[in-house]
Amino acid sequence: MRIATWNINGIKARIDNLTNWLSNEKPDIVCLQEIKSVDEAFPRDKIEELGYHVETHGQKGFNGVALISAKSPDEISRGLPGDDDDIQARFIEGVYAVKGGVIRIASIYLPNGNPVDSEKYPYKLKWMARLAGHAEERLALEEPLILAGDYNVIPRPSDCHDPAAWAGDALFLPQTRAAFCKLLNLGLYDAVSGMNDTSGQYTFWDYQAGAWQKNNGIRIDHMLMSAEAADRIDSVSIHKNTRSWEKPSDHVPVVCEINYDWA
DNA sequence: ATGGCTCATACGATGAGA
Repeated sequence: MRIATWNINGIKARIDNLTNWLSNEKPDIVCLQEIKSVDEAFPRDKIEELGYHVETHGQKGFNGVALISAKSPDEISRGLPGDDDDIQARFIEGVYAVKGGVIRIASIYLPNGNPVDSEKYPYKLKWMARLAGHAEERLALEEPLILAGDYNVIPRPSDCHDPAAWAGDALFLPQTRAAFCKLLNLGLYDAVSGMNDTSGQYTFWDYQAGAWQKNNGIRIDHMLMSAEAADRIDSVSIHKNTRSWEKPSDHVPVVCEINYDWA
């Protein structure tokens, strides 16, 4: 089974890129972030034409996540538990029947958190604590679990081109990295860096200032997995070439080959 | 370079992103 995550940066602006990529790569399940669309306006027809099932959790203007799958999920839940007042659409979770059981997959768009002296940074840290609480609950199920998405966290200095430039940024502050470590310490496996030498490997390049041409990138799109899922990984790769396409997203897909088959 | 570009909203700036 091929499972992917991609911050698409606007589904309406990126639908042709996405359908081309789906046709070429034929992933089984794709976690999308930043669809920037309400559910009703999501161009689901063009994805369904390729034989996929679509589940969205959108909002007006920004944020928004989705799950695309070759087969329908058994269950879908929208929104990260833990704060009924949080209306930002940043989390959707699906359960899919596979041979021998189920696989549970969440598409995650973790808050950016900048500027750090605003209310946005405490919101980020609180969201990360809520995610840890939810992950702990799900890990207790002892299922294959994949939490994939745009974490807006640079885990280590080698995950960015210019660490000094990120020193005071919400993506790289010690507290942010500590909160990410806390997630891992629950027993989640960091599949991208675990399966690859990720030093200098990035998943995001800014549109500005020739960042792509200079390879001035950061690695902030991650796949965290329970042991049940991690035990079956064959490979994980970063689809860097999509960043050179016409009208690219500023993020590229991360793809995992995992030894599960549809039920 | 003091965020240099892009998206969505809505039809001209502005907020948001990282």
